[in-house]
Amino acid sequence: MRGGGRGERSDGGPAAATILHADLDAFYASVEQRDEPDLRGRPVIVGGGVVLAASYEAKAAGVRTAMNGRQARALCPGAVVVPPRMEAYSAASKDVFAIFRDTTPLVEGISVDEAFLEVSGLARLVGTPKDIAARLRGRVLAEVGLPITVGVARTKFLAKVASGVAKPDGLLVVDPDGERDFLHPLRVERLWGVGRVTAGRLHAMGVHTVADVADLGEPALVSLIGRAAGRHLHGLATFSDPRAVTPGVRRRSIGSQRALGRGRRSPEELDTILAGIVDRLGRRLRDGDRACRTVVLRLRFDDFARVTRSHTLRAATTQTAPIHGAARELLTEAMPMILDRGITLIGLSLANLSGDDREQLELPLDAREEPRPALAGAGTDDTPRDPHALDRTLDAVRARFGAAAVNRATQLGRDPGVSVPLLPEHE
DNA sequence: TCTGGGGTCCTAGGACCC
DNA sequence: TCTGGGGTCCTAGGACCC
Repeated sequence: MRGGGRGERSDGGPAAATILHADLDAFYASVEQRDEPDLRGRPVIVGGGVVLAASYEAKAAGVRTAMNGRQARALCPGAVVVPPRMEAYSAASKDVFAIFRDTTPLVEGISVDEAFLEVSGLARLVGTPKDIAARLRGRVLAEVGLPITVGVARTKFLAKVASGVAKPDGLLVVDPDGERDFLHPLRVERLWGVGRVTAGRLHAMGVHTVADVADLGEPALVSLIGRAAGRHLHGLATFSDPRAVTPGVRRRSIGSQRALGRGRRSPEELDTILAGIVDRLGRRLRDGDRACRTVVLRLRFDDFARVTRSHTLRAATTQTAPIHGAARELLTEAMPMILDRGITLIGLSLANLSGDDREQLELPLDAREEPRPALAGAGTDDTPRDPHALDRTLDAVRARFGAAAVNRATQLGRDPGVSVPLLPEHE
């Protein structure tokens, strides 16, 4: 374990850091090394045509995620290339998240291999945040067999940066007193939300470190990269990150796509591929007990330019047929463009999912996953109100009538019992 | 570096309503 | 009729993240 780092204070400090960012190291590749002892200590690449994950041994040779497979093998000829085993990864993810939730109920998953844990309430009971983080790392290694890095800090952003700095297989605590010394010398690329384009713009202004961002000031940042991003970035650089750890965030969209390579595709072929994608998405939609209203067709052309075309249905649906209908119509409209420019990717997203409002995200997991009746009893004079019924009711209303109806309904009166029983049966 | 698959959030303009 | 302000919704595109 690498404790240490400039931000740390061994005595835990007076105002203890409270948020953990836990991040599994080279997740897919680590699962492969765990399950196949011959792979341990050797460079491992998961994925064939493109690198989905690389072990740290492969990363040392310059292999990166999303790199094309041929190039990766050229950089690291000794690497073992294995096909992905998604079921194994999602099982491992489940095991790790169970340990997260056993540590604290306040777990916010970011992806299969990453989560925030709010542990401020635990300090007096179980020890310092550093103790909690160390125990978490120990449990994940002992019980699931995977290395995990944990960053600990007062805010989400600082915790995330801390884990990034501590990787791999590390633990780094940023004490509140040490935030400036820790953060300000780092390069702007470390800031969440700074990618290639934004980094380029910042560099052009002579902004290279986080300290430079803080010095530049919010108005200049806003004019450079836009209002939201500018404010956000300036906030991060000046240690203000009020975002709370929010358990149980629901997906706002689901999507599926297929890369097609360079060959020409006939309209009939595209139609078949699209039908397959629609079918898969429809299944996922129903498995997740969600309904969608907006269908988004994504296309990528021979020159890698991308466009999207979308259509919003009159009512939310869980059925494949209306989704397929909308998708085909979008594809037909785009066909001249496709024939003209050549297509290399086709994808579909389903957005405007029912029940994606943030307010209801704090529901406990079991309440969210309960099958929703079409009309949730929201309580009347003689039946007690189920605390979660309102959310389910609003889901049903939203699915049937759209978000606007919910807005109107909640404006009309806070008592859902008045309007809800008048709704027709959900189709 | 010639490029996979799954997501999130923001911006901006137009339509439409009051 | 020649003209305001505010709000929501839809569409398209872009940047970013893992």
